[in-house]
Amino acid sequence: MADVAELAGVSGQTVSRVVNGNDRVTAATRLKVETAMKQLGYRANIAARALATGRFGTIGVVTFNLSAVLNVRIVEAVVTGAQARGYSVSIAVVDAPTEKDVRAAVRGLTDRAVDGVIVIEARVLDTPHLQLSDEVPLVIADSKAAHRHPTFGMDEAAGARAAVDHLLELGHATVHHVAGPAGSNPAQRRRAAWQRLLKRAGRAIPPPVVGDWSPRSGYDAALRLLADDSVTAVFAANDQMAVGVLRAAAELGRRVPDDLSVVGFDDLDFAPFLTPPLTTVRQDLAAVGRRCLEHLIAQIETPAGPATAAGTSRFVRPELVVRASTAPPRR
Amino acid sequence: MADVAELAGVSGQTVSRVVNGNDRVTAATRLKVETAMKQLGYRANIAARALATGRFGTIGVVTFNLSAVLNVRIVEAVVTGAQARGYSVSIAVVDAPTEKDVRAAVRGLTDRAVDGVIVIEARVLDTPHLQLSDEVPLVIADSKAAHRHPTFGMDEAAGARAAVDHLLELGHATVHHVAGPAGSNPAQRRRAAWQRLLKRAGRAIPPPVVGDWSPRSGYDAALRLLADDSVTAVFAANDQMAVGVLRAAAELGRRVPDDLSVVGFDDLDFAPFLTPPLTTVRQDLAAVGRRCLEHLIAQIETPAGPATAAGTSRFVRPELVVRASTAPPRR
DNA sequence: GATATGCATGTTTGCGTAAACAAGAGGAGC
DNA sequence: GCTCCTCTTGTTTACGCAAACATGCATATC
Repeated sequence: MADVAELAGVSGQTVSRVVNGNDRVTAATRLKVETAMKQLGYRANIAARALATGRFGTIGVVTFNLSAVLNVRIVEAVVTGAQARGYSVSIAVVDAPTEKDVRAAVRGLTDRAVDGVIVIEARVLDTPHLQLSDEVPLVIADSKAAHRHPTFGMDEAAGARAAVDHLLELGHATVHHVAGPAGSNPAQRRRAAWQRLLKRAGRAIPPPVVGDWSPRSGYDAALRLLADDSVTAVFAANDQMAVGVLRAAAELGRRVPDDLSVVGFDDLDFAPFLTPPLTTVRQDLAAVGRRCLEHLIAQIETPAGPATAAGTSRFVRPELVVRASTAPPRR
Repeated sequence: MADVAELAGVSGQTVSRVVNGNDRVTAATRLKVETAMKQLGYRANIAARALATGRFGTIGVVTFNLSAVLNVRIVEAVVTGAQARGYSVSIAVVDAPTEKDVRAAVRGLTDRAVDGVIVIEARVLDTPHLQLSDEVPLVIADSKAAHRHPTFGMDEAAGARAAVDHLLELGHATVHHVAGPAGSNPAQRRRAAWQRLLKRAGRAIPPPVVGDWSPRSGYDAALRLLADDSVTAVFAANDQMAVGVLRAAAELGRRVPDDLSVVGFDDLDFAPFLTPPLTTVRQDLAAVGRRCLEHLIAQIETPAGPATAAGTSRFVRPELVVRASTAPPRR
């Protein structure tokens, strides 16, 4: 910076002003400084700026298991949005979704250099008022709002309701469920909504089979489920497991949708091209990511800002997409 | 830091020594400092450290399209490995894979604070000796080595060869190809290898149909391809497109594998559970990510280090997984 | 024409840390 | 018993930038 200042014949402070948007600098001096910067290939040292300002221009994202499509979509939306707003994004992946690990990851991130943190799927059950960090604004992307931090997510119950209602309206006596893992909030909420709906409709509530989101677990679950001939409708907690269910049905000679109706959740890009095309619940996860980001940046840039973003709807409603894997029961 | 030093009755420099691993500090003073740190909740300011050392403890990753499963797997491996080595990871997503955009992203990252950069799939064709940055070590994850930076990737040709050989050995007269997008190196290399193999085997080389990796594009491509009754074998450049091919075959009444053999590429988790289970080429992308990271960190930590990692194999060999979507032709 | 006002620019200072150098204490070797 | 060396600890300084304050000049106001 000193070199630039000297070459341009101004003070370092003026260079700083030119670099940091338009304070009040004459067009002439601005030009001088800019040409000097270009000539010297000057690039600001972000560490020094951070040290001087106390801000980093970076937000952190904590997630489990990047390879879960669900999480990646949110991360992508956050990264894209953050770039557009001039922030960069640091990512931390946590192995186990325990409170300890998450907190450690958040600390790792704040130890590093972030102005705010987004935690995807806090997953820490039995922690009514989780306080992950008080050093830095923190937003949670999850479908459960029982945290002390602003939370945005999907309306899982609405999604599950759409799926179950659809199957009941088709005339199925009840709906079986292949649930997601016990530690996952979305899984718990989908399962709870499914159960609540059956109860309200006065239907039998068969024990759910628990999977781990993977196609294999869906396959295994369906193998068990379909041992019972009376099963006519299965609601899988995600599309991947639904793939496994379809496979198991094919192997057992149960035709979908004639003998068995299947509904997934997520509407992954392959869902329309399965055999048969999968009826599923579409989630706009990018919207969740964007909302988290907006809220976080608002908190960062106006620290006294909107404490909880009252007024903005916090849970995005998913939408049922009916394809060819569901039909009325044949008997 | 000053507070800690005062409380512990030592100098700031001694605190610094305790914080940064074991220089040479008496066990007694170390203990004093550590208790003082704990008591005051001291946490080092990373911006100040970066300013003083010129190092950031962060590596940057540039990628297109995080939602491509392929890329995510690499990113995940990089993030996990980086964490284990004490680095954090910043991610930049580039819209268009042009040289200009990539270079801008790399600059954006280095403008920020990274000690090194990994670019996933450089994709800049017609740039024989791409020089993305000379300010910072840079490693490319791609299947084409014509860059001026160290490159690690898959042996795409070997993968394609395994797929095509498998189909030819089954007795198919030739193999049709649903290719990936023109701008993608892996797509180009898979396509080139497919073509080369058919030529070497003296088979007809049907014009490939180009998709964009999505299931939909695979579906569209297969619809066109299967208009020709003589098509008995299709090699899709990835599993997603293979899903579309399977769907198109089902709609057109072509049974797989009896009437039509299909091979994919990637071995995504749902591949074994498609109808029929998909024969495909398994790629260990995590290994690619790990190698990139190792090489990058080596360059960062020993700047004069291994200029091109001579000796380590740079391209991971994929492996054919035969399932039920391939069989000898019936006629 | 003198004073007030506003705006562009310069000067000083501090952000929190680690590197380089300096100093002191203790022990080994002769 | 003296010198020399080694090991621990302290002191000084620089990293590159922006905030706060200071200056000086030009214009407006009466």
